[in-house]
Amino acid sequence: MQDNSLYDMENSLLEDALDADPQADRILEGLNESQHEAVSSELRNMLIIAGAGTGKTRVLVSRIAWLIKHFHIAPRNIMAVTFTNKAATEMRERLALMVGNSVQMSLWANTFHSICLRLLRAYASYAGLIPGFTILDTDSQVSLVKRLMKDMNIDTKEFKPSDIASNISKQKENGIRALAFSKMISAKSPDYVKVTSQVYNVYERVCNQENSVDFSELLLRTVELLENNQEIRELQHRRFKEILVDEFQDTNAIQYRFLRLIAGPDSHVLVVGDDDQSIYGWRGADVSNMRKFLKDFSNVKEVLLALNYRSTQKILDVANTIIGFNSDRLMEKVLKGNFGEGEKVRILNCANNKTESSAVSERIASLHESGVAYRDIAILYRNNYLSLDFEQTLLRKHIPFVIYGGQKFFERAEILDAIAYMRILVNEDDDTALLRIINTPSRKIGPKVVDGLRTIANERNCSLIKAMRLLEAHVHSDNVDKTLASLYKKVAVFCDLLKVLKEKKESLSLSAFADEMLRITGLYQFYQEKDFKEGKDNEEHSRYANLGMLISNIKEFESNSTAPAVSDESAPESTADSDEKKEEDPLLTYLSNITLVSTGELNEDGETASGTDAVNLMTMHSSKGLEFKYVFLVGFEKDILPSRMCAFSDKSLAEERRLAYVGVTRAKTALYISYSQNRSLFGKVEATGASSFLRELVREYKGKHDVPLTIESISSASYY
DNA sequence: GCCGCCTTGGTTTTT
DNA sequence: CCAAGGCGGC
Repeated sequence: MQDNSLYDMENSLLEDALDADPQADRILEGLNESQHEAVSSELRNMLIIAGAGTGKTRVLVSRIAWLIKHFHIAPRNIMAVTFTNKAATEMRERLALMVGNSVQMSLWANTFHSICLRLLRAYASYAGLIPGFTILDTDSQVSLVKRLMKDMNIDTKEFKPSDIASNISKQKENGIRALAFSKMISAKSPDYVKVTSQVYNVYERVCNQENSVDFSELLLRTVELLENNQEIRELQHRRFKEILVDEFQDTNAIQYRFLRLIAGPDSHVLVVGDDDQSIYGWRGADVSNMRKFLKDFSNVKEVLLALNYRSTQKILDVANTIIGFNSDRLMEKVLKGNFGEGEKVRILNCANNKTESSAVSERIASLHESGVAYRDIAILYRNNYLSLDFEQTLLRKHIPFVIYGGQKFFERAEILDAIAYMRILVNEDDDTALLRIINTPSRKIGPKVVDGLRTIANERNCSLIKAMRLLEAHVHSDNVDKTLASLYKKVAVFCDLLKVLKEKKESLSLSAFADEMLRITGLYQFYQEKDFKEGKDNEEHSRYANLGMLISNIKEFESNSTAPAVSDESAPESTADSDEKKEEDPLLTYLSNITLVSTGELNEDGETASGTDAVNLMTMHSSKGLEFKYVFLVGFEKDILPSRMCAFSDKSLAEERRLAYVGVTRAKTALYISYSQNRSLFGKVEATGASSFLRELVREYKGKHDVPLTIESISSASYY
């Protein structure tokens, strides 16, 4: 603060000259001292360490508003990066409230992945991609890996394709290409590493051939594009002057590398994060990026937000104690509350999982009787399967509830089938999509026919669609080969179908085309019959109904994108500097959108469900960023909370503890922590008991005054 | 090529 | 206990 008075002076002169927006100062109203310091700081690199519930998003949004209103930074010179779409949407919404709707047109507030996608679409050919490349979702990635492994005669039982696929992704997330990875392999490497390397080599080549990129490829490609192309890199440096990153503790190696590359010598980067809430280490998130940031970026100002606006002090005391057992924290934060002492945290020691779910439901019922809305209550657990007992008990007591998580709409088989048809229309080389639906619904194109086709494609080094075309041409020539003719006869139905689909795509609107597509491919009928056979035809989420919801979703997308300025159109400096893509194919835009913006559950209108008054059930992972007045942390048990799987290393134990901390800090008014002495799991009853985190917590308060918690025992006789 | 039985395995989740 | 995928029989 002191040593930057010069900057301050410069800035205030600038401000005077430009007639500072009188509204600018209102942005700072109601901020506490450290929030104020962060928001109104001079232009520079910043690391904001924001404890749970300390107004992180508010600071981020206010800072952006301050950049625009006070420093007169053009929205197009700002990039705000989030980890999830949910966070990106929230940020845009809150920003719109503060600085108006028009800003988000030119301001990039998006996930790492969609930002990289935009850059790759704008500079596709520079990145070695053909415009119109498709994105492989996880499902497609695994099926591609599986196909390659079978081709390579690798036992897919010994080495699970999903493991190999995620190993490949892990390498990409560390910026390691197939060639580099193979050089790291030695004879001593474990078999699965060797297999990963072998498959990675082929996988990389085939992805290029099929003109498709998986999720981690989006990042890696962009990083390579920026590294190898000075002109494009400097173009971005000129554009992105102020870069802000949310949930920085969740960034992985390749995302960090991207940040370093996208920030120019006179750009500023502001990152917000909480090392104590880093719970995604198992999928590559690297908390040490926070430390690296201080080292790699110049003159970083650190701001600590520790004043909590969410919970009572007793809840915060428990949270502070739990996280206090972690060593190696970036900074020891002690959360300080704003809302008084509150009730003691109640620990429920239950005889078994049935008494636990009964006790919790009972308390929810009495809370509701005393006037608490169901939507203000949450049940949080470590593992998804723990929700089962609570679902049953709540159902029996007629307490409404919603479960978050579970199968995602865009991961359902019927939706993926529909998407695969769309993908091959956008990208003919996408064999992975083609192989998914060439015989779905059944067209009597079995493995033998497919193999025949693949042989031709391999010989000619071309896609399967191309191979079919060659076959067709051959059949119409002289000297027709008999086996080829019979092969063509088998696939002709599909060839013709593709032709019809192509015509329809050109002549119809996107949603009309999609509806027509589902009809003529037979997917509607196929899934309607399947639903009927399995007696699911009247279910709310029957597969047939889901296909209908897909159409609603496309219609919604259509009506959003007919608005004048489509957000995706604005590639950086695209009009001046990029020769790619004039008008984007709406189908391609839609596909990119749903693969990257995979919405959770959709209701009949194709929008995410909310608004009903119901108790919230979810994992502690998915509760991050949320808050509830009443929180029940259930199954707080040995072998569940420090998960049995990762209790081996200190590192993962610390992460499990952070997960407990995240759970505790969701509660505003009251917190209950429950555990069972016995739990029936996968059919058999096991003796469990309190989590070690609970033991160390209770031990800490032994013999002390002002203990913020109480323990109640609930015997099996209490409920039945 | 399809249906059904049987084996097998079952943290966390986003893009 | 339950869901999904593989394989064998028709």
